[in-house]
Amino acid sequence: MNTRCQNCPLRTRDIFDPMTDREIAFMQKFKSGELEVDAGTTLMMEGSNSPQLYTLLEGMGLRYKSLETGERQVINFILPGDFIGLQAGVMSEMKHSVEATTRMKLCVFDRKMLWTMFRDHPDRAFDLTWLAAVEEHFLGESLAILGHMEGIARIARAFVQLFDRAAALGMIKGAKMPLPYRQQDLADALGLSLVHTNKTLKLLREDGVAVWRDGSLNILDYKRLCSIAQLEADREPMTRPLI
Amino acid sequence: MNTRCQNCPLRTRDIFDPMTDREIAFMQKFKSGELEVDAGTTLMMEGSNSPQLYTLLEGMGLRYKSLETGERQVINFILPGDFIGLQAGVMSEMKHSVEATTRMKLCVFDRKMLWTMFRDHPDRAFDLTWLAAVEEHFLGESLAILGHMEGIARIARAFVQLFDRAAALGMIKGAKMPLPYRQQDLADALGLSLVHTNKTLKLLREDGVAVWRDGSLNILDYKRLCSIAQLEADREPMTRPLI
DNA sequence: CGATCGCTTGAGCTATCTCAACCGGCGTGG
DNA sequence: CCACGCCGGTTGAGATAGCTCAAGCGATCG
Repeated sequence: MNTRCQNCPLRTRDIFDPMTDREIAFMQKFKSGELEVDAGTTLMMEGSNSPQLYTLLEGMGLRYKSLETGERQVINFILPGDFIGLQAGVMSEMKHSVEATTRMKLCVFDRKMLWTMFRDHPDRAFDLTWLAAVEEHFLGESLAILGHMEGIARIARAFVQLFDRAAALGMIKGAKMPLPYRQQDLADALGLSLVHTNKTLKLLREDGVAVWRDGSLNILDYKRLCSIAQLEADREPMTRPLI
Repeated sequence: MNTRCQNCPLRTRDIFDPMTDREIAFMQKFKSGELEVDAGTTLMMEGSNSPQLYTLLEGMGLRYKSLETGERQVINFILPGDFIGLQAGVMSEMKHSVEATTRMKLCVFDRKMLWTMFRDHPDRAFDLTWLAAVEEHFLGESLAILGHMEGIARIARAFVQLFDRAAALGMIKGAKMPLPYRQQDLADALGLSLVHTNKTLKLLREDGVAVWRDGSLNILDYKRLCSIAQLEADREPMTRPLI
């Protein structure tokens, strides 16, 4: 089960290890404050250069790129524990935007802390690189999904992924998890049209596999969902690690 | 134009800066040798844990993931200067495979050098994280391409991207660059079927936009190619940086 | 000389898209 | 308090980009 520090979930490499005192001390040292933003707030803007980095404590959001055509590609969904702004931290600017889907509580770090970290805490700096590599891995997975799976499998895969992540965060209550996005968000993430997404969701609903309504996802048949998603039901779950 | 050290292209953050003496010294300190492999060699295997990291000096290759269905998702194409194995370096295992498409000459680093680097060279460690973030950015771009563009635009975009990268490496001769891949590789990268890729290439060929044959890509009309790719012809090129 | 590999082309099929309309809930302003 | 407009979700219908199957071709190789 989830063992992260409720106060601020800075984590080491193994997501099932509890935080050590040293880590908590580290955390508090670099944390520069907390922030709450309303639903709909754009936290970071593509092309901007945010002086702040965040760890999400509560709420949900999404990362996306705006395309020349006015469409959006949702890169991924942001859940509690996720680190936001690494790109802005190491590159000159963000290459995607970050938006709060619900009200969010964030742990704020100053961008300068990155330098301090690299200078004085090489092990934590290493963790950060590791985090970037993991992110890269997940993007590669997404690429494979968009490139090679049909609509229903993409949606099933997204549900499994979100469910596993939520499970690792202890957010599941009776096979239900909060999923406060719009169908359009999911469509933009999976490269499907809104209409097709809607019709496919209906299929899953009527087949008694998964019901997503009113901001809440209810998995009725995890095993079948996995099979639609072309996944073993007893694989190691695809959770996203926390730093 | 390209100013990278011909001997081994370890680079700093701005890809147009020449290498400093200090960087060259650094390079030589960590380099543990050179390696040549034949075309077709699998350099790294998904799930394996390579003790070595590489920088590609000569030749070309590709990164790919194998899917449950037996298909392949090509993550990207590897050109000279690219760093190979960061994932294996910081994670416990590679999440994709790396294959040599042509004969390759590689600069070899020992995995342990990563630790040394993080401990003693925080600035270089920072560069590495930056590199990972850039990689993440490019994957995000690819995601958007697969998610939202139709076949011909995807192919055009891939050509522009490869052409820009080749240009930065000084590999262009009279609008021609080496592109020693199979149509199947491109199809696997773009999430298209081989047949459709083939027919689309024919279109571009007959329209006098770009001709790809015998391992060599000839851009006849860069401007039109960009427009098909939904790109401004005078945008900042999408080159991939070197470390 | 047969086998294999990469490329090419035709034909029919379908997953997915676009367009268009409608519905219920909610917030706002008259 | 009602009416209107907007937003997110839902559904139908027709159009099409891209898929699969299948066959053929030239080059290379043992």
